[in-house]
Amino acid sequence: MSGNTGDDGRSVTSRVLGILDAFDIEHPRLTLSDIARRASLSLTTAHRLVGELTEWRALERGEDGRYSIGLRLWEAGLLGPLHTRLREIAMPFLQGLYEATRENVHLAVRDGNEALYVEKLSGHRSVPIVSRTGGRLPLHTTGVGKALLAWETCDHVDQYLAHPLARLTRYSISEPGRLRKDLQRIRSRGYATTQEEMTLGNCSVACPILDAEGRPIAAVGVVVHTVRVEPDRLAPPILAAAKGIADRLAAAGDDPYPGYVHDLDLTKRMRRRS
Amino acid sequence: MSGNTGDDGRSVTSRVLGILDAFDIEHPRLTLSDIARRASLSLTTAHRLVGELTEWRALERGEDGRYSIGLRLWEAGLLGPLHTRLREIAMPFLQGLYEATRENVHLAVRDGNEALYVEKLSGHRSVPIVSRTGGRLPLHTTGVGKALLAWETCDHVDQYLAHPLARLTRYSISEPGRLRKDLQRIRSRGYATTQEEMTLGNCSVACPILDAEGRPIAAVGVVVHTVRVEPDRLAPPILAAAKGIADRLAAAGDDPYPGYVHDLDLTKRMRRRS
DNA sequence: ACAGTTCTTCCACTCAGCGGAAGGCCGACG
DNA sequence: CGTCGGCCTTCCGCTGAGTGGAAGAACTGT
Repeated sequence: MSGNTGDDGRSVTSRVLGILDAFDIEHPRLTLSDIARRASLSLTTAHRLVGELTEWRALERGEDGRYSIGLRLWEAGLLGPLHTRLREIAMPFLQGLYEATRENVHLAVRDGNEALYVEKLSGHRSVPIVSRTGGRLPLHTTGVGKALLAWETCDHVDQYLAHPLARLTRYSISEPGRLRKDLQRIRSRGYATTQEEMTLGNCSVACPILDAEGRPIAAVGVVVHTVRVEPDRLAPPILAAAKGIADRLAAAGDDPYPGYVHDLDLTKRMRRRS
Repeated sequence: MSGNTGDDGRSVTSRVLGILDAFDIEHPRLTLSDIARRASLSLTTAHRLVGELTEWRALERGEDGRYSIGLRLWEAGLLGPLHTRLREIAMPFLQGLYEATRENVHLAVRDGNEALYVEKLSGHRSVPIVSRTGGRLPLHTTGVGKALLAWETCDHVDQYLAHPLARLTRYSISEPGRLRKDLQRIRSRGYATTQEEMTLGNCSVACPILDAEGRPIAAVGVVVHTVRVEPDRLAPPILAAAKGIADRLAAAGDDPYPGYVHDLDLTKRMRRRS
């Protein structure tokens, strides 16, 4: 850009993205000074960039002067394939799973070494749970995570096992050898289970959504309270949902928004008016 | 910025946001040239900015070379209050409504002169519908829209009626007088209905979620096929859900993420490991 | 009254960002 | 099998948009 002093090779774009990076689930609302500090920007620069972002509504300013992620950014994010394609196709199946179980239903993808939760459905009767839509959890302590890992290539598994495995409860599998054995069993059985490996008192059953080449695209899972768990009863509907989603995904090809047919007509109708 | 020629006062930030603006639901996947054209950027500039955005994963590049909205942007958008606060609190109530009706369940807020859909639940048995999470529809042709408008201040209503009212079906209310009367009836009855005003064959029932001052924060609604409609039977559970959400919102105060209690502990536990 | 925040505005310096040009790659058409 | 018209990518010299310091306003708690 320009500037008179201490300019490390950062571009304006990287600064803008750094501002977005300043927000996370533990810091969803920040003051201007917070943002400047967390993004390593001078207050002046933060002030100007945040001002522009706020005008576009990428950020919004609350009554207390603090900033949070804005409406437009939320809206833009929902145009991504994770939402318009994967979630759109999966949703009816997830609802079906919810109706059948009334428990927490999850849809997740693998991103790096974490399970990224694309959708989470839960009602009043479901067990309270740490996952959230847009959240991340370890692969080896969650049902969906283990389902994603088990069908991954050996290289990926090796790479994952090379890092230390977080032990979140006393039941978490933190030894590479035991995890490898568990993944083996999961693959042969067709679905993954966890028993209080993420949270004491909670268990889960999950299975992968595979593409035509057998690679795991995503995983569907259900989390229940330990006393209610019956994997044999839970697995069949989850397997069916995963199969259903996989088939619909394959059928949709690379259509970016499979559920959008006559909406095109609608937008035309709406446009004609204005 | 800088640059040697034709530089209208656009900032780098505005260009970056212009790139995001180039994507919409009808154009979720764009080539670099598409982006440059739609955002009025030179190909060179688009190339550089898109490159930076892709590196951060605000955008992602498909196998065919086209760009779409990336994972990180989706993730960032979900940190906004619409998702972490409103949706988080509303979700169990929406699920309850879905269980009770098995129809399309909507949660929407007003943004400008449109209803912005924050959440949409639908199963296999639900009527196919044009709404989508993150989508926008007119206020006067949708149940949630009318519910939002009916409790709005007179000024807002006047302002809305000043613009022409899109007539999307032959049953859409496009005369300001008739709409005003309808809103009056909605307010006195406590909930809104539509009868094929958005889509032929579909009807809806919706009611507002009001804050302590009686202002409409959001609206919950259900869309059903005309032959199945029984507003008197649908209204009570919807009213109850709206009331429940309103109470929980009021109880949460301005806690940015009311459903997040012991997750803080979890992230600490996860961090300790790495 | 004071020390500590916060946010905002002003300003002169300068390098990051700009777009044109040129070249490579692909598929379509004649 | 050239040629055209799309794409995308890299290179390069010019320059004004972006920079951070300084100064001060506003607000808070002590």
